[in-house]
Amino acid sequence: MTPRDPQDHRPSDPTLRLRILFGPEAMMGPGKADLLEHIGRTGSIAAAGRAMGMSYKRAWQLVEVMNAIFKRPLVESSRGGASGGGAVLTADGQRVLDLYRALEQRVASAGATELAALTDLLRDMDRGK
Amino acid sequence: MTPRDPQDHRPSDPTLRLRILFGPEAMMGPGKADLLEHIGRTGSIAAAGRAMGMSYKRAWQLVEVMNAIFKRPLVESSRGGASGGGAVLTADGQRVLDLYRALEQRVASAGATELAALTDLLRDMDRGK
DNA sequence: TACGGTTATGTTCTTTGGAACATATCGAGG
DNA sequence: CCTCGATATGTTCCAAAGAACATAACCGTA
Repeated sequence: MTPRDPQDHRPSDPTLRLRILFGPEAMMGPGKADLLEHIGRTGSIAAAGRAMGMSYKRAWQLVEVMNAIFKRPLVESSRGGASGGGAVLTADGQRVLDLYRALEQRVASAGATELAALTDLLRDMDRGK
Repeated sequence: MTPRDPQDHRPSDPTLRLRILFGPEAMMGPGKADLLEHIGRTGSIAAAGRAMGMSYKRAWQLVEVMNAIFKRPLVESSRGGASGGGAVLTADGQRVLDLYRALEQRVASAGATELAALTDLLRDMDRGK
């Protein structure tokens, strides 16, 4: 089995990315989900942003939006202290993340046959670029 | 019949939009799918573009990309003639569209429970804006 | 009480996707 | 043979998104 770099994907592994549109301004996609996950892991918005190659400001803005569109905040943050501060997922935050991941799973398996059929129609483009 | 703009929708009906990533350059989402559908209906790239509020150039570029990433072209076009020319879906084009729509259906029903659960956590934002 | 790492927020610069505009070409029909 | 509506393609302009940069405030701890 060839060692797989999760970064590059060949035409043989098409992936489905999904975005949920709650309203004209409220939406949630892979970016916010990944951000939630990183915040949960690192305990910090700044660290999450760094891990994702995203500016702190942008990460913070996304958090702000998420906290705004849900009933209760998904991320709770604190300033100062020994570590300078930090951020954690709330119960709702963890639940939203879990639901999103579950959705991804469901969707991936539910759409497998159509996805395969589409891939069959695809041109093999292996040429280096 | 009011033309349904996939952009606007009530907060009560969250919609899933999905994008298939075949590779770093090759992808297919709602835009290309809708374009295929409009071309199939109108028999013209220009008309499809108009119907979608999109410039002809952009519509044509999308068609070019689709024709490039699939083995066989999805849209066949002809120039000149009484009507000035036109475009039609090929068998593959129709099939890709059908598969994409089927995928949307599958995904929507497969993800219904998670989607509902997420919506429950959402803030009701009916304040006019 | 000064330090350090983080949250919080404003301002400016850059990139980029698409719009807008501009031609050129095609070909059946009047 | 000229017109008309569509394809095909280049060029320029613009607005929106994000990056980059800049501060300020916070608060345990050394």
